[in-house]
Amino acid sequence: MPDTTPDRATTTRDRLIDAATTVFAEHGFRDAGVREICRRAGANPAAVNYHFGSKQELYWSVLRHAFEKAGPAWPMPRLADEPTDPEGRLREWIRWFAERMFGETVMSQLMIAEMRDHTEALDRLIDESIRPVFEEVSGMVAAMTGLHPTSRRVELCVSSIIGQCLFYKSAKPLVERLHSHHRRDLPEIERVADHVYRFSIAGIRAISEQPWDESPRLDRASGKKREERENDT
Amino acid sequence: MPDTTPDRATTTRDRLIDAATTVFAEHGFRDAGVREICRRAGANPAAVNYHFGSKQELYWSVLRHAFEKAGPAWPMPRLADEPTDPEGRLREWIRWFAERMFGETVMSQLMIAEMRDHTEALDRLIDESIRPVFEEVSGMVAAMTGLHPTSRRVELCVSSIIGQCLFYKSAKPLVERLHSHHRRDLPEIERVADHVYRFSIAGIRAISEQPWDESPRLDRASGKKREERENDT
DNA sequence: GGGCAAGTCAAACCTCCGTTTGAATCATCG
DNA sequence: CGATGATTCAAACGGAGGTTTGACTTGCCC
Repeated sequence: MPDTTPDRATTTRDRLIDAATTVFAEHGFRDAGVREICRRAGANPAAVNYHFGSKQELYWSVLRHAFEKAGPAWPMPRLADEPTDPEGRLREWIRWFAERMFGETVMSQLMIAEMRDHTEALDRLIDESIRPVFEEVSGMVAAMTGLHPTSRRVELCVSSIIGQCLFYKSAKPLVERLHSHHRRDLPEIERVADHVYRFSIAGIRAISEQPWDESPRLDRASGKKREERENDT
Repeated sequence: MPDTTPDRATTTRDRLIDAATTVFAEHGFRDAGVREICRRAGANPAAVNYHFGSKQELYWSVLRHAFEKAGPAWPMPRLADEPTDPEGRLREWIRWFAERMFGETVMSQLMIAEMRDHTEALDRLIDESIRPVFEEVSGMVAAMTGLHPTSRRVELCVSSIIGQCLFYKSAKPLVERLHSHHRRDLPEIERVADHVYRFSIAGIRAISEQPWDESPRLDRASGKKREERENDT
C-alpha cells in the first residue's frame, strides 16, 4: 500500500517520476532508495529499471523534469521587468530568494542535495539554473555601483549577498539551535530578507566607494605557503 | 600494506583513531567505510569492533579526540585578548574564520560533514564548538553597536557575517565554477576576508542606526499559513 | 611450564540495495 | 479466438558494508 494516493489515472512512469522527485529531494541521490521510490509510486522495484534503465537514469529524468517545470513556474524577478531602481529590484530579489531558501521547494532541495553528493549532474545544474541567478544579481550590483558586472568587487558582493541567504538553508540545523526565537513563517522570512537587504545595501556602497586595488595583491605573495596543511585541528 | 606509514610505535587503537579521523573528515560518517579505515590503520576490520564496539562508537571517540585537540590548538581570537577596538577584533576574527573555511582543517571538515549527516553528535558539536564562536562574534557586534548581545538585530548581523564566510565552504563546488579567477592560496583568502570585513562593518553600522521594531512583527500574523507547502517547483 | 587474558586475524555472517530474471498479465490486432 | 508485444510482478542474484565468530598468537603471572 503506497503512502501517497498514487493517482491511478497517470502512468507508472509518471508516478515514478513524481515519487522519485520527492525522495531524491528529501534524501539526495545516494541515500534515496529505489525500493522506497517504488513503494511511494505503488510500483514494483523492477519498474525503475524497466522504464529508465537504472537509478542514475531515473535521477537524470527527475532533474530534467524539475528543470522544465521550474523554469516558468519559478519566475526570478529580473532587472528589466519593472522600471524601478536597482535597489528596489535587489530588495525584491532577496525576498524572492529568501522565500526559496526557507520554503522547502523541491527545486531548492534538489539543488542542495546535489551540491552535497555532486554527481555528474552538478555541472549542468549550475550552468542552467544557478549561473543565471548569479549573473542577474551581478547586474543589479553593477547597476548600483557603476562597476563592471564581471569585476572582482561585484563578484565578492554577490557572494556576500547569496551567502547570507544560503546560510539559513545550508546551516539550517545550526540556525534552528542557535537562534533564540526561530520561526520559518512568512513574516519571519520577510524579517530576515529585510535585514539582508539593508545589510547588503550598506555593504555594497562601502565596497564601491573604497578605492580598491582591483588586482589580487601580488605584493603579499612572499608569504610562505601555509596552504594545504592537512594535519591537526 | 597501509596507505600512510602506520606509526608502528603507537597502539592499534591510536592508529585507528588517526585513520578514522581522516576518513570521517573526508567522507562523513555515512560514507566512511570501516574497511578503508582499517586498511589505512594497517589493522583488521574486526579491530574496530574489538576496540570500540561499533563504527558509531568509533565516530564518537574521533569527535571527542578532535575536540580535545582542537580546543587549545585552535585559538579563536577573543575580544578581551588585546586592547584593540571591536572593529579590529572583528577583522582579526574574520580572517581567522576565513582561513579555517578555506583551509581543509580536519575539525572544520568534521563539522561540515556532521552538519550534512546530522547524527546524534550534532547537538554536542554545536554546544561545545560552534556556540562559543557565535557568542564571541555576538559580543563584538554588541560592543560595536551598543545593542544587547542577544538582541535580534545582533543575531541577524552575526548570521550575515558567518554566512558570508561559510558560503565559500558549503558552496565550494559552486564557487569554484562561478568565480572567474578562483584560487585558494593565502593572499586570496586575505582578499576575501578583507572584503567580508568591509562589507560587514558597513552592514552592521547600517543595521544599528536603523530605528527598528525589535519585536517580531505580530501585526502581520494575519497572513494565512503559506508555510510548509511541499508541492510544485 | 601451565594457565590466562589481551590482542590479532581470516573468514564467514547478515542485512540492505540496485539490478536481473522469467513467468504472468494485459492490450491490441489479424 | 490466438498471437504478439508491452507491462507488471515476485523472487532471486551479486555486491557492499558493518558485524560476529572462532582459532591463533603474544605477553604476563603463579
